[in-house]
Amino acid sequence: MDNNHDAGQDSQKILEEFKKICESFGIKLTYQRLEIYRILLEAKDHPSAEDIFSRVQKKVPTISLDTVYRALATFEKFGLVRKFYSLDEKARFDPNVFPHFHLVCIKCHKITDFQWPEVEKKSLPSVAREWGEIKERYLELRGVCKDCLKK
Amino acid sequence: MDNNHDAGQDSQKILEEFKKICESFGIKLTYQRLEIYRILLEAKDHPSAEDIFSRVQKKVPTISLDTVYRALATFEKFGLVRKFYSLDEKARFDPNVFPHFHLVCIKCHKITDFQWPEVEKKSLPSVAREWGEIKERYLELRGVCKDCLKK
DNA sequence: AGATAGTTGAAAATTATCTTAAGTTAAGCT
DNA sequence: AGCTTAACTTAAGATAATTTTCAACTATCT
Repeated sequence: MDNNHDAGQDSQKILEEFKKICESFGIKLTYQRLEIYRILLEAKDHPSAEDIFSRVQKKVPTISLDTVYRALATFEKFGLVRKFYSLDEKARFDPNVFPHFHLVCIKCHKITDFQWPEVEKKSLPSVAREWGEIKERYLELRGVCKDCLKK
Repeated sequence: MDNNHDAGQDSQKILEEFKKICESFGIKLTYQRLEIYRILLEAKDHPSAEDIFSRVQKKVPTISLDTVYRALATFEKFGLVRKFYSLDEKARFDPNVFPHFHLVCIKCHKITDFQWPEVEKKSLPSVAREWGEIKERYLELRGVCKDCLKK
């Protein structure tokens, strides 16, 4: 009961938030985009387009994979999501657009967010400053996660 | 003249080195592998499989792209090269297997090696230590390189 | 030199992603 | 509330990166 109620509240909040965002950017608010965005916000595992597609399909059975790709591209264009590549050729999508880094398991490919303020803020080495204008620090710590260590 | 002579010496060295490596790992030494490896050692730009293919083709016109893919996979398996993904779904290959980081231009996608010992050696944050066993630090500084800034 | 296991090249299969074309819908206007 | 229009969605097919299959070949060991 409580869960349902909370879920309802969350959905409402998400919908409102999303509407605002779409309005402010002039993105047309469609059912499929809303559901894709909702799935993304819920996802904590940095899903691929295919992952997102199969999750959204449960809610919107007629949706096509192309729509997912297009919606994600649109979201990325407006800074609503971050697209990145890690250990394989599949793009991953991250609804967390604030600076943060990733812990990547080389066994199960699970990706977890983490912060490392010292690296985030450390002043750049001179080679980097001379190379050009740095806009972003992309850091992955790769290894074997606890779950996979147990096996 | 001098250049030719030096190139000859280099090739000789590379060949000897590569032979040793192949022997020690039990990799069969073929002409195509040798040329692929040579191109890789010469390359400073983190080429894709396709890039490597078109360079090797000049020397070995009958080589196929599949062979390049297979050779690179073999090299990677034995730790002779590093495979990684950056801004797009194309794998890049790096003959430098020692710890180092990358400067990545978001305009021209050029990738340059650099060192940042302070980050390389800094002790991991506790979240990371609790997450599992970290094996590698993968860092990219992304921005616009000097050449692209001029345009 | 001959056997054998690993390697190559060609072609086709797979996987990820994008494009095109035609019908559909959200958003603004009335 | 209905009309218009540009943007959106779907389906199908196109493209790009990578992998697999299989028959022919070759490096290495004997």
